[in-house]
Amino acid sequence: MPRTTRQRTAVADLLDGVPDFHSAQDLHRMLHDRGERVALATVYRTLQVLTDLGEVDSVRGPDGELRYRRCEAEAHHHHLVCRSCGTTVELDAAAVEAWAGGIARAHGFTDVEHTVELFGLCARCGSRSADAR
Amino acid sequence: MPRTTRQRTAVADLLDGVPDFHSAQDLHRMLHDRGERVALATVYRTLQVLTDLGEVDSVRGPDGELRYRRCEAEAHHHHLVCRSCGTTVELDAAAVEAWAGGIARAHGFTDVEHTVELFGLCARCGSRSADAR
DNA sequence: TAGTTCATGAGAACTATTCTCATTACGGAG
DNA sequence: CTCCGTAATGAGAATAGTTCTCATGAACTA
Ligand SMILES: [Mn+2]
Ligand SMILES: [Mn+2]
Ligand SMILES: [Zn+2]
Ligand SMILES: [Zn+2]
Repeated sequence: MPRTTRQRTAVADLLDGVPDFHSAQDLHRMLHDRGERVALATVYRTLQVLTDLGEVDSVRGPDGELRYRRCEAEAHHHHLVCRSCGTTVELDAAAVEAWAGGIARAHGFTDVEHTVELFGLCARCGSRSADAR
Repeated sequence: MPRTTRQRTAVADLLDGVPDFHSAQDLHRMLHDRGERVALATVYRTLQVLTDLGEVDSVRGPDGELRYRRCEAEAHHHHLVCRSCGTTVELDAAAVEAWAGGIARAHGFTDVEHTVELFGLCARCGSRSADAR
């Protein structure tokens, strides 16, 4: 159903080459810097399509804006993100899945979804800020 | 340092009487319906003050807007929220805390924060939607 | 290759939130 | 109790992310 266009290819290719989460506006800027002319609205639309297809993950940053990333894992997973440099680790959270399911059941809830995201300073950024002191 | 004003009292009292998460705009509307004249900007400012004081919790909904609630628990905790009626359960997530700490350490991350929120259908809403079928 | 339909671009529109700044009113000092 | 300094408020403008509108362009299909 989705049609293959120059713009969609450009967005998909960009995401393939970028390891961290980025906002739609960031990605639009990166495309522009690469000389790719894609309208901002098209970037938004494409990200939505890719998200619906499950090809990209989206996470809301603390400021509330959505950030997108092409993840390795196909299946459901969570993230550990460096809030300084953006380095991202994909997490398999079996322990948390079990906990969430049990808690929901215990309270009579059904059809449960969850959000679990970890933010911190990666080893490199952590040591750098320690140096700065 | 924070000054006690009619407006702040109104917002705080409202939160005391409302059990679920609500957006700033919702709360503003509720105040208006109660005959309390408080400017929207003041509702926002007051919620920020109360949040900073740790007297209210804020969580970002799926649509990205912040929702506020006065919680029972003083300490750090998470929530299980009915996405139909808003009923909220406060969760003590010791198991998840341990998991998050261990994962972060294992990846060399420091200064880690996390978001963990569960959304589903409460017992009542779940059975109602089953009936509808 | 021609026609149908989906996708795009440009900018307007929307929404949540924050900011500006003139005015009001806590709350401590006297 | 009254006066003052200063924090808080109100009204609307300003911001910022995201979505929508609609005329135009480009994929696919027969
Ligand atoms: Mn999970
Ligand atoms: Mn926790
Ligand atoms: Zn880092
Ligand atoms: Zn419910």
